[in-house]
Amino acid sequence: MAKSYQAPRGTQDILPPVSDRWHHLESTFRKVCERYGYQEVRTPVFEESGLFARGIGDATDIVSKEMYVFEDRGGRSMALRPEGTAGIVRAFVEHKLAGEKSAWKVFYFMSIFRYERPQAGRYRQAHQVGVECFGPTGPDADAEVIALNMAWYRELGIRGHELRLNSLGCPVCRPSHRQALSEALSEVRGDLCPTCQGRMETNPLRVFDCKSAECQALVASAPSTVDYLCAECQSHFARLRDLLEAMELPYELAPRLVRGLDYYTRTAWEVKYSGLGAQDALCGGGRYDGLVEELGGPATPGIGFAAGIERALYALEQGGIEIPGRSARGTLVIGLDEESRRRALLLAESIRGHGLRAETDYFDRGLKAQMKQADRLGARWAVILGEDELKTGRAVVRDLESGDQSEVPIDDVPGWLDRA
RNA sequence: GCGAGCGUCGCCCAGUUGGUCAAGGCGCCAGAUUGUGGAUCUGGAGAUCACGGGUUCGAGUCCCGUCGCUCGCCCCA
Repeated sequence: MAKSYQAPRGTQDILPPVSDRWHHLESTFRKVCERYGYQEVRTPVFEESGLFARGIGDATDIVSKEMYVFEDRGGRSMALRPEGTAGIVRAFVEHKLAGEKSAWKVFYFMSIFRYERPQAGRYRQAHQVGVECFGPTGPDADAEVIALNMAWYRELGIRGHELRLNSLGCPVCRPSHRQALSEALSEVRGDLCPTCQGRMETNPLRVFDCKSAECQALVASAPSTVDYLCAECQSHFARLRDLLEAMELPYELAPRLVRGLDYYTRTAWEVKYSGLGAQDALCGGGRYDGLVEELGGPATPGIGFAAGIERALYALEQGGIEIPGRSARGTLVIGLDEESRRRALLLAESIRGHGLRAETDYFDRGLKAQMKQADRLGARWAVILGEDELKTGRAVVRDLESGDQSEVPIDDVPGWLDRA
């Protein structure tokens, strides 16, 4: 026996019929996006690794320990994308798509890669859908993107998820918050977990989403971002909340929600789903007003989110939500001997010519076995061709749902099926 | 990177204190009178019990190692 291979750790093969479920999620997402005027964008699976280091932030876990980095044959440092936004911003800048009073609204469906130990809801190659909206500064865009995000889940039928919302401030108000936070934390520094002590140097905000009970307790009374918002950030946030309420999109204020990417400004949100286990985030999003400039483009605000496909699927399963199944359709054309098999193949081809699904047997099976196969294929019709049929020129067409049979002139079968 | 559990036919899995040990279900194939599916019945194919060592008269069952999977920590989709 030759050596056999397995899919790499943390990757998965998506086989039928599960692939139908994936297709359903994707097509639903496309439909929702188009409703909001978003168009599809596709960017490379790998980019210069510097793009991610610069865009996402050197100090983030994603960049510091989870990237699939490799050197290409030209000695350039490349990385499999660990998330979608950086590459799309790069494309936006590269193709000079910025313009005054214009918005570039795109959606995507992509694989992302992170070198981590896989567990429930977490993979090394994961899949996300998401949108990005470049241009608008105002909270209307925030509200629209969040609404789109929630519309997808609604359309899928997912229930029991929770939208959590925060505002992280902007370069005007952040420094004062950061300083206040650092001061508050340094008083209790010794009681923080080792990781958080390190975070105090790199990004004190991240202490907020530490899961250690001690850090949580210490941070509970620490100054939150919303308390330090400048006047503009305040009114932006207030307006957004007003819009969400007016759209009847319930949310929970999450003053300690900070997200793991450095580029977010002002609005940040995530959607949690309690049934998911340790990885309870269905998606994450936020505004990134400084990112385009950071990546060499003209100062352009942006906002977007990314949602995990695997996690949405899991939520669907947990909720016992059935996706629309395939109803019985299509035809198996059965031939019984050499000559009728030949005719069966030609007839199937002619049925396909009418835009209908048709198949034939490949294994020289008998009538009974072929009927059984028709059933397994989920076919609606079986068309039988044997010696008698070839002689009379009339095929037996059997409706597998009702069991009714009729004789139809062989050449009329495609049209007959088309009308049926 | 760390911790825990698991690894028996394509799939789900039984295998008691080590001695008919390779069982059952699903699926697959073939029959149940002559050219007909989905139900039932009968039969059949299919497993060197993840891999490599060790203990023992004897190991799927005990020990060690390797690989893999799963769950958790960190963090996130």
